[in-house]
Amino acid sequence: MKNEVNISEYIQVLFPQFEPALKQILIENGVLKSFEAGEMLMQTGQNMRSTILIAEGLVKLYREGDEGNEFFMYYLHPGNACALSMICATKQETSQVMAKAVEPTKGLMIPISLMDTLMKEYKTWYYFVLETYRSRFEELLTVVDNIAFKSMDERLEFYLKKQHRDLKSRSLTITHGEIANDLNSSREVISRLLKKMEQRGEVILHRNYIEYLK
Amino acid sequence: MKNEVNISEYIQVLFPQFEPALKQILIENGVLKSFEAGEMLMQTGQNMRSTILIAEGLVKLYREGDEGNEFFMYYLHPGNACALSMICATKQETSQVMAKAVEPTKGLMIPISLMDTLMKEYKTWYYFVLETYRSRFEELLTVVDNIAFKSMDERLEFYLKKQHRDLKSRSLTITHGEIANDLNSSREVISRLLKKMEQRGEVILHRNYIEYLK
DNA sequence: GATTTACTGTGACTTCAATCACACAAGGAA
DNA sequence: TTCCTTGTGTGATTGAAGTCACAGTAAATC
Repeated sequence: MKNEVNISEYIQVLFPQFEPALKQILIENGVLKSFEAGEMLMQTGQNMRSTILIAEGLVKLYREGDEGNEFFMYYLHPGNACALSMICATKQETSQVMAKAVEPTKGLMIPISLMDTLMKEYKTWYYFVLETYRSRFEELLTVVDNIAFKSMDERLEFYLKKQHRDLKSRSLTITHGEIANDLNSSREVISRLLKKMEQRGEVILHRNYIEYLK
Repeated sequence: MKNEVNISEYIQVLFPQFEPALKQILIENGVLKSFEAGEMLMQTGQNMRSTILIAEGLVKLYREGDEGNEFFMYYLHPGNACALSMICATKQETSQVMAKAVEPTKGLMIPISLMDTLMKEYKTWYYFVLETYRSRFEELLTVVDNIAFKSMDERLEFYLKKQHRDLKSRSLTITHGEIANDLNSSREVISRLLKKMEQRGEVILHRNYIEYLK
């Protein structure tokens, strides 16, 4: 029963606002699944049968382009749910988005068959779902904002700030090439812009990592 | 009581799937509000006190940039709800989005105080809300896709196709300048790209309107 | 009909970002 | 050590899109 104990602990810590009965249902029906760093939680075209609540780790969400290029959208932290897994689960449709664990991650898988009951019976659950949608929608609006209105250097600054905030570290372990990928740009462009930021004293560049100073 | 009769009719036609009791609540508590073409249903920074269901007309949703520039996201048709009005209403937060009537429009305003009950009591309502979020989220993902991965000529083609689909007409009453605004581009660029499309036989250009041939 | 306004067409130029082509440097593997 | 992979720095070139400048033209108003 080690598994159940774990689930119970996660739920106590991550969702203290849930009603006891709701917690109990999640504990009884949820399955804890581990993902290694780099492993996919969700792939383009995949059919979802569970909603995923992130219990531990960090998950990166990408939009995938036609030619296989990736575009970084946002991170999911412990306590977050994957809005798309809820949506796709509910409609049993496939998603055009990729979710990749960037750290060893544990996900609490909730069967979609429960969604109806949970929604109707537990107010805190329905608030949680709405809040999940709302925050992801806002985040996506920010993404639109950036690519629609901002130039590459502004987008890069925003990206680094976000990394710093979400990874909670000044030293960002990332290569120029990876940044270029996330922003759907090219390595040289990013290198040059980073050099300018370094000259302005905003970062210090190293091999394989960047010190963020702002 | 003319107003109530109207509301009742709209609800019968647009939301046949709703339970009778749910329809009744909406009829009793909803208020029908008219908007002229060009009028705002929702403005950046505005606090929402109602969810809006579109009963008649057509509404255009924009993201607003820092310097007041607009970026077109999607249309709302009769039977659609404004996902953001639901989200903002629920959280009583302000939105960074503009909704503008492009035709004379009627909106059924549902007080947010009802949301809790409706969500808990009526399954068809909660399905409707989820579906609203889902479809808007998908639409926003398409927007991201376009600006992240596509070039201007592809975006223009996509835009015209969307106009054609949503306005259900081959003859699009729009100027090059307005298109440029919606795509956050410039008039000259759009004119030139349209000219090329005309040379390829995909459109015929006129003053103030475009015949879409595909 | 004359004037004015709004829309369209196009050449010339600028700018930002992407791409090409290398040189070089750090660090692990042989 | 030497080799080799991977990451970084930088100049040169290209291309797409934005800007400037101005000409023409349809339609609306006087």
